Amino acid sequence: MLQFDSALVWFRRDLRNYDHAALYAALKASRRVFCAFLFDTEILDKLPAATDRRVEFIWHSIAELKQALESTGGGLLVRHGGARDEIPRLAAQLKVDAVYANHDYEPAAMARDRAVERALGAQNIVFLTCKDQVIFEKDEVLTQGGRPYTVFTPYRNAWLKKLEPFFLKPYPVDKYRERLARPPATKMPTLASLGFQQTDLTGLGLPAGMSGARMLLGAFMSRMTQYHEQRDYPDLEGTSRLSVHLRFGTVSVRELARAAYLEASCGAQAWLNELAWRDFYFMILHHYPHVVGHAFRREYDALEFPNNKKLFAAWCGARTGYPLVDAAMRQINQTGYMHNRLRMVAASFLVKDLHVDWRWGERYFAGHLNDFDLAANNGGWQWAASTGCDAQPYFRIFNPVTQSQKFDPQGGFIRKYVPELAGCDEKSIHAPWLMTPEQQKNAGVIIGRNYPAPVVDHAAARLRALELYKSVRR
DNA sequence: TTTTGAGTTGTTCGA
DNA sequence: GTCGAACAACTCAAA
Repeated sequence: MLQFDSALVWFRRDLRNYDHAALYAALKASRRVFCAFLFDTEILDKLPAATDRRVEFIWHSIAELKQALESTGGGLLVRHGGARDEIPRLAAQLKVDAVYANHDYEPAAMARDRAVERALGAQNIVFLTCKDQVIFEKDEVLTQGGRPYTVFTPYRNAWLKKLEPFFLKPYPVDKYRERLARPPATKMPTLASLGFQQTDLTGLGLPAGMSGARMLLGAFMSRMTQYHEQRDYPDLEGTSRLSVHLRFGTVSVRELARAAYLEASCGAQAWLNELAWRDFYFMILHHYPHVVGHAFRREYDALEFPNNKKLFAAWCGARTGYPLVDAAMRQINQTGYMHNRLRMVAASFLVKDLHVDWRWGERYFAGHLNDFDLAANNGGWQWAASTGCDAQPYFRIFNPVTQSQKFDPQGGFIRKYVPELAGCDEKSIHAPWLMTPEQQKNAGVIIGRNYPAPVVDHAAARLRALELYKSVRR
């Protein structure tokens, strides 16, 4: 039933033209539907560098989305400005009755949306939002007592129990595609006009847009059955690499969940589990927004981290002397990506070995990860720092050498990112400082000269971390 | 209300 | 080298 003469769909982190909740809702309710994307100055102006892979990823994805919408009779208005002014202005110019968007769960985005809603309301334009980027949101999966879960496993069990094909159905956008309106022809801003330079995303294994996601998903489908066995080895192509596409919505989470749901393999189930984690952290952020800046368990805000700036700089600069940690940090520094296992190793090392506040690490990852997502990043860091819901117990401290031997047994990943150590055999590459001077010479590396000696002693650092955490629990 | 079982991803120590 | 216990008690969720 038609409710509106015309509507505007505001794209944010949902850069696709299929299985799109807000687009479908708008098309279903309106005679004509315009589409718009905003390069938001509130976000872009805060970015420190002139090259930012995320902006570039978005730009390419937007270019593709625009073309896709145009090929079905519609179009995409692309603007550069502040959302609080620009969206109401655009809505007024187009004389729409409603603006549609998909839910965003981050506190800053929610504040922005409330402001936009007020401004639109003042012009008698309604602002309608939809669930799109998760399978179950906010209050859809609750305990029997009607409270949000704070422990993952019972949450996941309830999540899986509720999961039915109905919730995974794609929104059939095509059904109403003749209602897509062609907006007045305008040029899309160039990357340079936004103040950013082009790099080589594809060279980093980061193909943008719906087509990039399609390619990665297609390749992953044949590996999905092995996911549970291969996902922990950074030197293998075990994961989907779709995180950045989930971040910007160039793939639909329903489509991914459907792919896993329809397959009974252990790999598919393990992967589905990861999608449940994603929902879990969005839900946690919604119900417990204090996790932004504070420990989920507030008593852990009392932890007094020494925060040695030199050690933090060594971690950032991949000069800790622990090969797997340094390889991980070079991976994020060079590519904007870090393998999930390594995120845990690097996080544990920063907090439990270098005794640096988890928020420093969280901020660093936020600035460097292409797939950075507030909810998941915060959840992961709090888990590693033992301050979160379902936290790793405080005495569970990753040993960076053991992790290296377990998950990069041949040292292939280390060799790729720390070529100084390429000449080490697979035994000594995990702890190269243990080599005799002669072995070092044969391996072509002198510890302390070509590659740093360990900045801390793990055994001693571990004991100190135990003390640090003990003082809070007393 | 009380009880019970369980809790992402680990490490170390000593037998 | 392999194995089990200890790490420490607490909170959550469900029965």
